[in-house]
Parts: sequence; structure tokens; C-alpha cells
Amino acid sequence: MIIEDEELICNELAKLLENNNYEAIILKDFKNALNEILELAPDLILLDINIPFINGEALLQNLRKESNIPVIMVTSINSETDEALSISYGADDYITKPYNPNILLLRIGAVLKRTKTNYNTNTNELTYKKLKFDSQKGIIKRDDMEIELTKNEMIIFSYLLNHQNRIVTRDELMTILWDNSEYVNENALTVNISRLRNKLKEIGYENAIDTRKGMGYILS
Amino acid sequence: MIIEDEELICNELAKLLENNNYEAIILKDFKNALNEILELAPDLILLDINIPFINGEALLQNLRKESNIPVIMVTSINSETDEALSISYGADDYITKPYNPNILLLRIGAVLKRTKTNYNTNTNELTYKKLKFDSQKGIIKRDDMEIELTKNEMIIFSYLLNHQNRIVTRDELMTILWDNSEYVNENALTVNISRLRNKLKEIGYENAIDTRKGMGYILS
DNA sequence: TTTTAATGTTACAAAACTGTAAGATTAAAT
DNA sequence: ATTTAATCTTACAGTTTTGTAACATTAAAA
Repeated sequence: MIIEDEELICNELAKLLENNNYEAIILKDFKNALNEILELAPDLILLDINIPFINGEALLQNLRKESNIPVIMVTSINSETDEALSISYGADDYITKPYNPNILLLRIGAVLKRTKTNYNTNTNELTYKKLKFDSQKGIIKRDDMEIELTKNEMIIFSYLLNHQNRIVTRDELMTILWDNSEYVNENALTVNISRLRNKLKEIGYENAIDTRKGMGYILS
Repeated sequence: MIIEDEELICNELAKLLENNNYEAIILKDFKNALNEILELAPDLILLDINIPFINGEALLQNLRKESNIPVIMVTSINSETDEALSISYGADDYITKPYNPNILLLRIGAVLKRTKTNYNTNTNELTYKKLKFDSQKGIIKRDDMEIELTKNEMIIFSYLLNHQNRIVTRDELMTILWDNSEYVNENALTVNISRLRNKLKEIGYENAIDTRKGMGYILS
């Protein structure tokens, strides 16, 4: 979504984006910007701070209360001052006019890469293989199947998910579950792992958690 | 933390940073980079991709599995090609050599601003006033006080926190709590709100949740 | 001021969660 | 092949969580 008052630049930008396989929307009704953004839910916003009727910074601030849609700020101020810095509060990137088209594309690509998931404030979903994990509600969905995790199961699964690449030791898990792992039965962890595995099995993930005897567990 | 092989540039950078009230560490042992980073836990990393012994991209990828410490990629490739784009996977920003010191400072400031919290994979903390909310464990801390929320309380509190600026309707809360709000007693929500309020009171937040009769609730 | 609908509180029982213990299974080491 | 330590499974009981119902309070409307 392009938010920019100079029509010439708008069209130029839209053409550039469309030539590079992006879909471009030009926002016209500046006064209703926030609602338009939230309704259209663009993947990324190019926001000129110097547009009439609205204060770009304020718009960004208000937007950030509702959503983390990536925003690249466009400014015609060429100075490298604190002013330019302040612009970037809450923005994912910024670029100064006149911009080099290739650099702009590069930055758009980079921002999209690093924010490609989870930019709605309320979705806390992580993805693993084909399943979706809502770490807020503790629900895992796969196709039309769904399981509900308890708090402990959630903590374990989140941790394994965040460390997919390596073996997670039992001690680590004990620590994140109970902090002072001395007061709780060693077996409590094993039982919780067992319960988690049973639930994962329900949605077809028979061997998701792999035991490495003497070392720990790993998501496989 | 500066990861860069040209000593001249290293020192120049360190001086620049220190003159601007940052603390600079220069990484020497490239082969042990990942461990050093994780141990020293810098607030931000300036990473040159073209350093001997390690592949900057691979290092970034491995780092990203463990932590979201902000990384600004430094590249001497001046071309605006896909190559440069690929560099930015997982990086928070990138800059090409030779860089303008002021622009670099600007970018460092911007990256720090937008990532100032939560760059460890495992902390899910949101902040509201003086309290810290770990949405993973459902724990709210204020000073040395601490309360533990149940799943329902967590869902409500998270939602209010993510919509601090506006009134949240009872219907919205019913929907996020029970999806099909018809099967559950209207009063169940009221009771859950009540329980949440009691807990918040325990840590000194007497009137955190404000009732707007006929409209909903708002965090005040 | 009185009425009314919305929201709050409390107590309670059903359901879910969780650590323990006892015995079973497994993989590595001898 | 046997032993051993690590990990698993199951049943159980104490604890926590949760929706309901009955009654209380509040703010807005009449």
C-alpha cells in the first residue's frame, strides 16, 4: 500500500512494484487512513511522512496499537539528523527521497523477509511443518484436527519449537518449567513429555519428539 | 559488538560508537563467534559478511536459531543485486561500505528503537506501565510482587493489553475466549473478569480494568 | 426519583491439571 | 548376552480451574 500525495510518484511506485510482482494499492482517502489500512490489511505500507491532512508519525503510532503491518517510511528530508531518526520509531525501515528504485525494492524485500509472519497483534502463531501453534490459547491445529495443550505442555512444546535445530536437555526443560528443578520429581518431566506426545499423536505426529538418551529431546 | 576483520575499520567504528555513548566490543575469535555472541549478549551486532573463517550469512542463520539480537549487516558489495538482498535474511538492517558514519549511527539508533525489547527467543514479555507480563507462563510481575494468571485470565489480559487504546466489547472477549459464544453463560465472562481484577489488585492495580457500561472494558 | 438492564460477587460442584510412586521398557555399556 | 541407568507408562489423589446459579450492586434511562 502506497500512502503518498504526489500523484506522479504514486504511479511511478505502483508501476515499479507491479513490474516486480507485487500488488500495489494507492491510498486516496488520507483522512480515513487508519481504517483503510486495517480493513485492506496490506502486506507492507510505504508511508510518506509529509502528506497533507495527516501526521505520518502519528498515523504510524496509532497503527502500531492495532497491528504490526510492516511500514517503510519515506521522507524527503535528506538530512541525517535526529529528526530522521525519530521518524523511524515503530517503522520497519525508512528511505529518503529521491530514492533509487533498486534500493527501494531491496528494502521492501528485506522487510518482507524478516517480518513475513505474525504481524497482527493478536495472532501468536508459530508454524512447525504443517501445524499451527497458537501459543496464547495453547492450541495446535493440523488440517481440521486440533489439540489443546495444558500450560506445562505448552511450555515444553514452545521451547522445543524455538530450538528446533538442536537437542534440548532435560535440565533445560526442568529449569524453564520449575525454575528450581530440585524440588520436583525428575519423573515429572518425563510424564509431561509423555502426555504431550500422546496429544501430538492424536493429530498424526507420532514421532515428533525424539529422545536422545543421555542427552535430551529434539523435534524431528 | 563489531565483527569485522579489517582492524582499521574496527577501531574507527569503535571510536565512533564510543563517542556516541555506546559501548563497543570487538570480536576477535571468529571461529568461536556464535558462543561469544551468546555469552556476551550484546545489544546489537555489526556483522561484516566478508570475514575470514566464517560465512557471515551462516553465522546469522545459526544465531537466529538461538536469539533475535539485532544484527546490522555490513557489506562491501556495493551492487544493488539479489545477492545483497539475500544478505538481509534475518538481519535487522544492512549497510554498504563505505558507509557514512552519521547514517550508520542513525541506523543503529533506529534498529535499537524498534527492537528495544524481547530479542531473546524465549522471552514473551509485554510491558504495561510498570508491570511485566510473561504471556508464556502467564505470570505478571511488578517490583517484587507477582501473580499467576489462569489461561482465561491470560487471554483476557493479553487482549486488553494489545488493545490498550480502545474499548474492548464483551462480545469480542467472548469470541476470543469461547469462539461460539452462544454455548456459554454470559456471566462466565463477568466472573473471569472479576477474578482477573482480584489478582491485579494483589499487585496494586486496583482499577486497571475499567468498565464502560453498555460498551465494554478498557485498560486504564 | 424510580425503574431497569447491565455488570459484579460469592459459593459450589464438575472437570481439568499435575506431581508422585511403582513397575515396565529401552538403549547403551560391560 | 547381561547389566545398568535412563526413560516411559499408568493409575491415583491432591490441587487448581472453570462454568453455573443465585443474589447484589451499579449506572443509565425513564
